[in-house]
Amino acid sequence: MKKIDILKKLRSSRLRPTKQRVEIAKFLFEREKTFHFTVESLNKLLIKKSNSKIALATIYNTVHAFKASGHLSEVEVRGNKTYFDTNVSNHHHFYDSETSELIDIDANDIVIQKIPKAPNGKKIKNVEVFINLKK
Amino acid sequence: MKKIDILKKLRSSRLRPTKQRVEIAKFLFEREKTFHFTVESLNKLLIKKSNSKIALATIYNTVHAFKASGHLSEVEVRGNKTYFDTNVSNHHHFYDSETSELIDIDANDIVIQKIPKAPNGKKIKNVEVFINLKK
DNA sequence: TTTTCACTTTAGAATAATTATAAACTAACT
DNA sequence: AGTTAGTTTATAATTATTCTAAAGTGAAAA
Ligand SMILES: [Mn+2]
Ligand SMILES: [Mn+2]
Ligand SMILES: [Zn+2]
Ligand SMILES: [Zn+2]
Repeated sequence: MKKIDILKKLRSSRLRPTKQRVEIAKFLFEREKTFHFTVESLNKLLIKKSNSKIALATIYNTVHAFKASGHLSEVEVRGNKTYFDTNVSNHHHFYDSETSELIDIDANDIVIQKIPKAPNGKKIKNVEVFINLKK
Repeated sequence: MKKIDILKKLRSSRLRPTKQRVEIAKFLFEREKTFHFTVESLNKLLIKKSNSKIALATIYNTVHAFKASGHLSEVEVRGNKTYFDTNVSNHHHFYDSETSELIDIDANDIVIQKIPKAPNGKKIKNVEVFINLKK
């Protein structure tokens, strides 16, 4: 994904392409593979990469704005921090609690044969599978 | 589960049956159905039930001690609070994010037909399925 | 282009959940 | 009963996140 696409992505979501948003978006989206991160880890990586310092509140704001626009998804894993995911398609995860590492599983690589029906008055929104790992 | 069993349960885990632990254990384990809770919700329910006040730190201590002893499990759901579960067997959950409500799904009620193999050097510890609900 | 202004960034304060501390208490062993 | 390691408690500290309000800026209007 090139810079022009980053700008399109921001504009299409009515997010002004500010210096900070462009920098964060380039860091998050100009890569081949899925990227899983916490706000804190993203902050550290951004500091390491570009010696400019973006306020932590801005990183929170931006990540939430990207999530609201559908450019990021949130993944719930055991622990105290919130994880985000550049893969916004329907998919599943391996989770290694020792390293706090998430690994994508393509939706097609898990087939569920039997599933209970939703409780009365409720519908199934989606099904998330976590495969917890050990050594 | 009667009081004598509560005392056995505590003693078998080398947890001294203090007044606070017995009160919390009775509240959690003397019931037929699974109980899902957060420390905060448990605290409120305990205050309502018995007008005695157990310090919040004690509730944290006790819940963690029960978890360490295998009497409670922890369930990770989207959100900022940690949920605990009196059902410590292998099972799955419905999750209603609007009401923050968890509902048990028996392990046998979900059958997975196809599953990817674990990444190199790692093994599968367990598989958790979350069925997210909507209205 | 300048002007304008809603949107954005930022430092710092505030909040919320959880954990740590250390003094007082107590279950259980001798 | 006396001892002591384990426990409770009030309170402080920590951590993650959100709020606030002032200063800055992108982009539309003039
Ligand atoms: Mn979490
Ligand atoms: Mn959580
Ligand atoms: Zn992912
Ligand atoms: Zn459960």
